[in-house]
Amino acid sequence: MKLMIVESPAKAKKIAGFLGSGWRVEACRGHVRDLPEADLGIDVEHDFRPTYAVLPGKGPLVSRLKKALNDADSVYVATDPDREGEAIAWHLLTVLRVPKRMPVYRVVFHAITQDAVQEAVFSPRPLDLNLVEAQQTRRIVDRLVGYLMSPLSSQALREKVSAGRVQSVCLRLIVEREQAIEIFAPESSWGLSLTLSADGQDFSAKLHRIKEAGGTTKTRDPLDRLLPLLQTAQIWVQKAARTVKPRAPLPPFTTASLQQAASKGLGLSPDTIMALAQMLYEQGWITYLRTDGVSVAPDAQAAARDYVTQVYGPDHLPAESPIYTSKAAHAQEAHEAIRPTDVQRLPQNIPGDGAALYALIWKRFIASQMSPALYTVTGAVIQAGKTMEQPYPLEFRASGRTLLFAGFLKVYDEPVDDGDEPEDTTSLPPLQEPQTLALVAPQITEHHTQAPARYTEAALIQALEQREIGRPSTYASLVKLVKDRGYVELRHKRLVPTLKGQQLCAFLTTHFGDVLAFEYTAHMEDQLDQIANGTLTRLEMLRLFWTNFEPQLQHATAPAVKPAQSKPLMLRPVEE
DNA sequence: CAGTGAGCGAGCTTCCGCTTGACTT
Repeated sequence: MKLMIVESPAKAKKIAGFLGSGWRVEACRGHVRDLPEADLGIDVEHDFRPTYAVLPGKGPLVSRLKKALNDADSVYVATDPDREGEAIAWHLLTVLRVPKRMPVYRVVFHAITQDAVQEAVFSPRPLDLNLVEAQQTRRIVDRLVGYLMSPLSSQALREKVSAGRVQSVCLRLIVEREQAIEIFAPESSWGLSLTLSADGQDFSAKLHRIKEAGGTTKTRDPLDRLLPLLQTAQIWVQKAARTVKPRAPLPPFTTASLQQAASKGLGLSPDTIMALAQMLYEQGWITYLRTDGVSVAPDAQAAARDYVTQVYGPDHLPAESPIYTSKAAHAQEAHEAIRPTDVQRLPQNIPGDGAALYALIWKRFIASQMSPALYTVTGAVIQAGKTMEQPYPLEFRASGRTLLFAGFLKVYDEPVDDGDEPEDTTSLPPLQEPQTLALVAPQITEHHTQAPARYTEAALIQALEQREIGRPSTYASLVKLVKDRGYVELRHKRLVPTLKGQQLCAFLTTHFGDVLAFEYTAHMEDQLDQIANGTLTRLEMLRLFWTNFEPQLQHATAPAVKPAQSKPLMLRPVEE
């Protein structure tokens, strides 16, 4: 009997079906071994040596795997094809104490299909120990940062708080957005728009330029003086243009983009979205739900093309399937995008709470394989003057956009919420140079600059993903953590920092500026990549990290803080 | 002799990332 170990039980079940008799497929359910929770678990004095222990509650699972191993004559470790997956494989093999005589194969699948599984089994590779080193380094840095900064912060704030590479930067995003809102001073300006008429159809044109300057003014005076002039002026089309602009569909969902769309479209919280998606995944209806990848398996693309051809016709298909790739520099892309496993399973055939979420996933996937939408974009430059030979130094512009060909929009358009800008979908009458226009009415309009908006939970997740902070498996729990610990709270579905959160953030940015920098994770990932490809060692990176971090730790270890000082910015160590 | 300070040890927390149930409100 051959034993295969994968991470997820739902995957194990499916793969068991592909492999048939002679195989046993077991799931390890993520990590089985980690640093101990109770203490640091890292010997800083001795090359940062980590101590690992089987995770609490995972003992029975490990015993079960050991038993399965006893009955097996070879073992295939098929954990996910990324850094964490490689480490899980290494920990598994260490914990299970595989007998010397037994052949061990590391295999990876990028899709869960009969072919992909068969192929993987026939092309095993050895364990990538550099990748394991990179993961261990990541783990050790996170532990040192978290377990050393947290008590210091608690001391400074005289309250139990926590800090870490990811959660503290997440908090900083929210705190700094709030500060930007607080210091925001709205500026008002005045603009002028004209309602004009051509061939009996009204449209609107905006003042775009006055002489060499822009089209808006600080006060309304100068515009008021223009009005009588315009009432008697000639107004004509100086230039008219019409072009066709395509709009491509978005790639299928990742965890973060699913959060954003389901939050806007269905009003669900990150927790609920993940719970529903987990259910859909376990039922075998969607692909894996925790992913930063946007790629699509070729057979899924083919199935989508068949469906689109049948239902919408071949004109709704691009000549070739689009190839989506992640923009993130350090995307792991161990899993493909979130999509339906079978496009023929229509949303209306899904029962229960997950139906709406499935519909969203299904539509976005189908749309992602369809033709771009086409818009007719019209634009005109309009001038006014006493006569056409004597134009005023004013330039008006009008623009319009109408849908020419729906393409993917027949299936799906991005959900919007109240915070979003409304789309410009006005249409212009057909205009020709130098057609004269009738003035229906001029309007003076007042504009105010808008303060930045507070993050919604989904927008925060999107911001974290953009900065490559945190991972798809942690986004939802991260947002929950900063709420549960009382660093931020939800007000009208927007995240607002509490006083505690602001004080904590101020302390951390003062003393641990490096770790709190938004780019910190990206820098760390660069170095981890070097470890993974063998150009840097774990010890080298940890020493680099420590020579930088340890002095900050010393410096932040403030002597007793005077109780009278309440502002966090006052919590400074005494200068030497 | 009473009060203070240094030094030491015990107890309690804390991180990120991978994966799901088995528990209580």
